[in-house]
Amino acid sequence: MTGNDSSVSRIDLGCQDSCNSSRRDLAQLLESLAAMRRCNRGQEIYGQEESAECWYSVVSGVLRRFAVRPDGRRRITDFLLPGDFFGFAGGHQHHVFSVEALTNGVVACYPRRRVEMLAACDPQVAQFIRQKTFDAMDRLQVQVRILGRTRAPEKVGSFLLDMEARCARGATDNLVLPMSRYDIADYLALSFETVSRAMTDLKQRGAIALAGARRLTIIDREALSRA
Amino acid sequence: MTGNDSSVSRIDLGCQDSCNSSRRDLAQLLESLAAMRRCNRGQEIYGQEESAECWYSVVSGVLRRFAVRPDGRRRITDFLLPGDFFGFAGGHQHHVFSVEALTNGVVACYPRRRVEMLAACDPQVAQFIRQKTFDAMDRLQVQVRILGRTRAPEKVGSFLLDMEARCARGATDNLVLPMSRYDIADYLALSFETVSRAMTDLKQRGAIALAGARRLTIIDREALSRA
DNA sequence: CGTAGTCTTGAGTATCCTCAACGAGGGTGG
DNA sequence: CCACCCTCGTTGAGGATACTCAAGACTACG
Repeated sequence: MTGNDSSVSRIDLGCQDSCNSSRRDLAQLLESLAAMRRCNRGQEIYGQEESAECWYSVVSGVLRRFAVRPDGRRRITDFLLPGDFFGFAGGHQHHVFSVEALTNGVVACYPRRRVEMLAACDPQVAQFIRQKTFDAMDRLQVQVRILGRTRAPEKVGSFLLDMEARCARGATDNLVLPMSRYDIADYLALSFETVSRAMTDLKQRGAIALAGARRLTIIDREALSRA
Repeated sequence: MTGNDSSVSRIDLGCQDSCNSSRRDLAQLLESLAAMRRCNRGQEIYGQEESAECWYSVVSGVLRRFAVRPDGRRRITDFLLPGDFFGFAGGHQHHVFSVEALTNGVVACYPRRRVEMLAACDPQVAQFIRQKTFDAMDRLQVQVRILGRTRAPEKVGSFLLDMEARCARGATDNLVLPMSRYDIADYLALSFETVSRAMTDLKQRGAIALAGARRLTIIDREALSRA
């Protein structure tokens, strides 16, 4: 399951642009605890029911967090982008979800016990962890908000707006989706055909422009949120 | 908006049965910071866009957390039961949701800054806050899992299972829903008629027994989760 | 150039939403 | 005490939406 990992040190912690100096210090402090792990497309970071020994953050690449239901359907509960922390396992001893890489990338692994000990000594670390937990909560609330939409174009539209906000790197409105229609469907609780149809629907209404299946430009934000 | 509140002190903190001695100490420590607030059915605890000065916990009663969308539809994002903490507002200065009382009850209000200062000094308090945050995350993940179901009886069924797990007090399988069909509908992103139909559907299939609209007995857990 | 994975589109069916009527239960006031 | 009103809940009919099954196009890659 662990595959061909390789521990790499001295890699930046993935809080690139939004770092002030004190957070950079924190990053270095945490980095000293982290084991860097390279992961390839399709590779599993951890599996359902595995024991929760580490917290993680995405250094580069994109991951998906999901559970496989008894009926075999896969439910994606989060897409993880660079800077995102994950692997918090509330009261549970084991993970409830699996995490896999959508693209090649690097993940930082922080031994949970040592981070908690560090947090017990250093309030700034504790505050940092708390903030990252809140960020993870925000992502869940966004998903609840999106899943709460009733019609498919609404769901896809607000999903695209969220991905644009989270991916926002380049100056243009150009957005490259790192995941397939299947992944989006499993995230939105729709069939992949419906996702595809909603996408062309939004295109025909002039809300987005598609350049290939994955590359798109958001034209009318209002229309996307109203969709 | 604040209505006829009344500060009451020396009220138990709402972590009744699951308390070991160290947690009871923590509860007393936090209680010294808390302002107790009595709230009546329908009363607002805090509103959307209000500044986030406090964290809260439910001492008694049941609350709903929700947002009202631009189109006027109400989306419920959480039902809050005794022992639940809420009011965490990630990076935001203001609340994203409103919270209202479904029944008469008492809520504990903790000044956010003072709790954070306390957490900075006392690792146990920090751990306690962290745990309560994880609990809130768990509730969100449960909602994501439920909203991820495709058919209405599935949604209602898993919702009932979750409510049973969270309400579990009495020895019997008897469950009294504190919320209306409208509330359940706004939580599950269904119309209230569909919720009603799903309920009778589950009854006719022998998964539950209804004694009035709100009082029900869960007969077949398997059927509810498969529904 | 073939193959596998991804994506689009069509047709028919199942599910849910909307509109509507009606019933049950709990207050209130005459 | 009873009529009345209001909220909540159930049920039905018709239309809108999404799912399933199916065929075919596009892309990446060996």
